[in-house]
Amino acid sequence: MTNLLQFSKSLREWMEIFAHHSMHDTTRYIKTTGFSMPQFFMLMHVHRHERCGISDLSERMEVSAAAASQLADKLVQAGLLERNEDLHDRRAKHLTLTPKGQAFINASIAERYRWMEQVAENLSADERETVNQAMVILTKAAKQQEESLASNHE
Amino acid sequence: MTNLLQFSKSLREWMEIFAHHSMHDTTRYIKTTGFSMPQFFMLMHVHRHERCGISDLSERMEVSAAAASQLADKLVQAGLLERNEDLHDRRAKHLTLTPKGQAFINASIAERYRWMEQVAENLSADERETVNQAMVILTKAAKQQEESLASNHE
DNA sequence: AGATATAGTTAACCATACTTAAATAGAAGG
DNA sequence: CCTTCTATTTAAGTATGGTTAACTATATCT
Repeated sequence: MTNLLQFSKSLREWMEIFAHHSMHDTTRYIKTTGFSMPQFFMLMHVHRHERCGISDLSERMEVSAAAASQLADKLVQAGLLERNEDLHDRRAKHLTLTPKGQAFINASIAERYRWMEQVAENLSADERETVNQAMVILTKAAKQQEESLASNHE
Repeated sequence: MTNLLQFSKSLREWMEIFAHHSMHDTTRYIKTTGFSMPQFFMLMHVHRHERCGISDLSERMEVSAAAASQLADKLVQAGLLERNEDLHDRRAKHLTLTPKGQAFINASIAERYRWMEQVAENLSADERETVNQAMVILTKAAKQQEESLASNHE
């Protein structure tokens, strides 16, 4: 039986390691590409929420609409984003990733996984099985929580 | 038996969720405190490697020594870092967190855990047990890999 | 001791990403 | 239709963090 204190400790220890690697590897990779963190964040938002407008991004990134517009413009000029008028509301624009933008995002995600997959490679079959189960459990739990949060916000 | 493809898929799905939350919650929290990302990164580096000098930070953050010095100076002035002469080499300084700096770091880490612990709260005892085992396995594997990387760099 | 290398700081300068305020243009309501 | 609201853009100004280059002070090597 795992007690709660021990569980919390394992959780924190792992999170500390993982969060650090995730952050560090990502910022490092982004720097090599010549893009900035805000640019990367915006691309990730578009990646996660296909079909979003300037105001969506401004809200999610918690910056002014002006800032979002300017940032988006740079990414459009760099060929990573495409900006199109909304068909139903011609004031609104919606942003989508270009193939180049998609490739950039894929590469950054792969970069983030690289370390983790190396860690996973050295596991035994049994360990892998346990880790696999845990990932499925956590993914399910995280999604459930997201839903319950979403319904609370109604 | 978990096949490799399925394992990789679970891993990626979980990482995508976790990395996003970790990044997003952290940047969000930092913004509310009024500090910047580079400032936070520097504090985290000092937190992780007690007793580091300007050149260490400059190397790890991959910026010039001048940039590291300037950034450190702001954090000293803000009361988060302390800068002392090294006893053995009076050219070198070493930076340590002040109590205020330590509190700031603790709060940011707690913020990062908050979401995860909420996810964990809703697990059954069995699920918690599995996740606990997986965390221990992964932490051990990650530390082993760090060591083997370090020895390769000799 | 004297030359050279190393640790850090300072200054001048530049790019980026923010902000607010004003402008444009389309949507929606009376 | 005319007002008002909404979505976005543009412009002007500011702060931050980065750069290189020059400088100080200390350590190291011969």
